Amino acid sequence: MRRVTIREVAALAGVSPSTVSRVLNGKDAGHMRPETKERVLQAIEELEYIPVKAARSLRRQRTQVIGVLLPDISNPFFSLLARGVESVAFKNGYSILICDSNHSVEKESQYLDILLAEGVEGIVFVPVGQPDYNVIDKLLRRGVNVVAADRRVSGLPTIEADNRNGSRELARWILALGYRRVVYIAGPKDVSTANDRLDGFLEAMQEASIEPVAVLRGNFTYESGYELTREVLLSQSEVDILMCGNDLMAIGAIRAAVELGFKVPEQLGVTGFDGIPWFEFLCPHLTTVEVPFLAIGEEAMRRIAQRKPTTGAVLPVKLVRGHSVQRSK
Amino acid sequence: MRRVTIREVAALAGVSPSTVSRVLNGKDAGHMRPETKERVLQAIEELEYIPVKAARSLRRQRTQVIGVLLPDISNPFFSLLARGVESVAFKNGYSILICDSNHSVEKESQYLDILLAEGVEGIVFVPVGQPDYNVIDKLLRRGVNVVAADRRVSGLPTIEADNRNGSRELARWILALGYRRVVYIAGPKDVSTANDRLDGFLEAMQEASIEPVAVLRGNFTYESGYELTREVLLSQSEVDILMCGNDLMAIGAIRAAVELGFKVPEQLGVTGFDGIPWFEFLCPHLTTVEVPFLAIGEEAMRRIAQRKPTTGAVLPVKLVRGHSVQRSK
DNA sequence: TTGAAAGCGCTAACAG
DNA sequence: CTGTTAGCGCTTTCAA
Repeated sequence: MRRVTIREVAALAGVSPSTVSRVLNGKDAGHMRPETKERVLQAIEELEYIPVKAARSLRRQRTQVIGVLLPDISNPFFSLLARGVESVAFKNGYSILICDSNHSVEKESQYLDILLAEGVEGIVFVPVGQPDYNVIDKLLRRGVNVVAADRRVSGLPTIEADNRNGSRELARWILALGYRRVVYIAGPKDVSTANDRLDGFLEAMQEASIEPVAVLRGNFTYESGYELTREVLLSQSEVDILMCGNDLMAIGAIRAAVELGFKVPEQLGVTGFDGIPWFEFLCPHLTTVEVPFLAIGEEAMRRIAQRKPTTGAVLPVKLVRGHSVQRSK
Repeated sequence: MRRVTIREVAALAGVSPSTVSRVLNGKDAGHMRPETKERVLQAIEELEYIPVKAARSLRRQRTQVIGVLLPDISNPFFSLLARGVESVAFKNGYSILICDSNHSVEKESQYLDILLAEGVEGIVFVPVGQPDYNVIDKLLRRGVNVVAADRRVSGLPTIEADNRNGSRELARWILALGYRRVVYIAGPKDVSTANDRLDGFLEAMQEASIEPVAVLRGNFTYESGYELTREVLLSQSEVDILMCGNDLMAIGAIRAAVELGFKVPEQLGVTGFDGIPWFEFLCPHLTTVEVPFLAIGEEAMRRIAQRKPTTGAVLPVKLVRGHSVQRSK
């Protein structure tokens, strides 16, 4: 399996390699005889010539590869984000390497090193929690354009959803419906997303001068939603509604509540956050806030494609008034 | 941001680039003075030297990159498969490019071309349906090691689950429970997985000399499970159980059945196929057959890592006797 | 046990 | 408008 090189194309077309290169890179604007170009194109076609990326990268000193580092590729939230990155990346001539840190900070650092070794020009980075700043620093020093996505990382531009406002809006609506005895189940302390959502919630409560019945910390998993809900429902006598930091915990909460004999939403309202499409048909009409995953990925990639230092962005979210709360409360 | 080259490392260590290269590639076995090696290692450390992949690829004529082409990265089924590929790939020094054909055959062909241009050494390919054989041929001619995963592609080695036997086992069990009036909702005709599962089902029925009430074709989506179930329950008066070609259709089926007032499993049993982990807590105790996604991905990648023509494999599945059928029927 | 030299395939500066 | 030339950074003979 010999591969075809630019020299052979040049030979067949009766031109020099540079001419072929110019055709390949669209550097023939105006000043190339159409027939020359035509001959080159035909030779390329005939030989089924495909340029070797490695040679091009080496010469151009550009890999046109970017990395995507996620906590869990099997979570639709992140894989949709990845799809957003991918679509913009390919449009701009980049390839992407997707890495899955599997919720482990060590693996995360390891992958950041691997991405560095791969020579990526940029990284869309969704951290597990607080990342290893040494590695990040190394990347930055080497000129890798690292953009945090969904979760803030201090020192990095971050593309994130407007979690705080979304959560505030949601809480306001809940209070407007008449709910008063509210329990909030937040995500982990080291994830900005969790804190922002909690803050938004607390703001709305303060506005209304209402104290939450309890504020708990989970870790954004189904299991933690389930466990914490059991605890709270077994110990607190009066709860009207459980507001959860994400959809996954909300689904765990609903399961636990139902198992304990609560009717949702008649006796107990439940809200989530994220609006993962898959959940819509698995747990229909969940009251939640839609986070624009795809757009987060796209925007992060767009910034990297600019090839210059960039700033973060906060993307708007959308309140989804579902049936997991009592509409006519 | 100047990058460090092997020459600078050599200079600092007071050796030649070749020596550094030998250290880098472990070609110092036995015959290199330990102190020389030590000096090189120190120089590498001090300069934070990282070899440039492009140069290495160009010289070695190997990219060590493989592609993964999936119909839908946001589907946990496929993303878990991808994770399987990834883990084996990185262990063997490969990087992976993940592409999402988004259930479109055109996009699929396009991505296959892109992967060819990327110079991938192999591709783990989960086709949307019947792929474009022209492109596949082109890849094969160029020596790209293409392995189909989960879904058979004629002419390619395929790593797949034992769908037929799994489905037969499941159907046998259902019949053993006493179910008799069975409707089967299959996946699309051009996907081997769907056909194998259907065949297994039909075999079990024949063994028992029972005619299915109906056999329908869906397309593996939630929506098609939902729609077809409505149709069948509204037109057929007597149905005991709906056997679905995958979990997603089963969940759609359950939703439709419940909406029409059927009690599951008391009045109507439902079965799926796949055993996606996410579904376990979203729709607990679904009777299904667990497909080893991760293992499929791993095995496919392992074969590619062998770097020689390979054959397919059929991996065992596991029957999950859940509560979506009546255990004591 | 190590070094010198050639060259992988491409692009870009310069020349014509 | 097109060709010549040099070299990106690495690995690998071959020679010492």
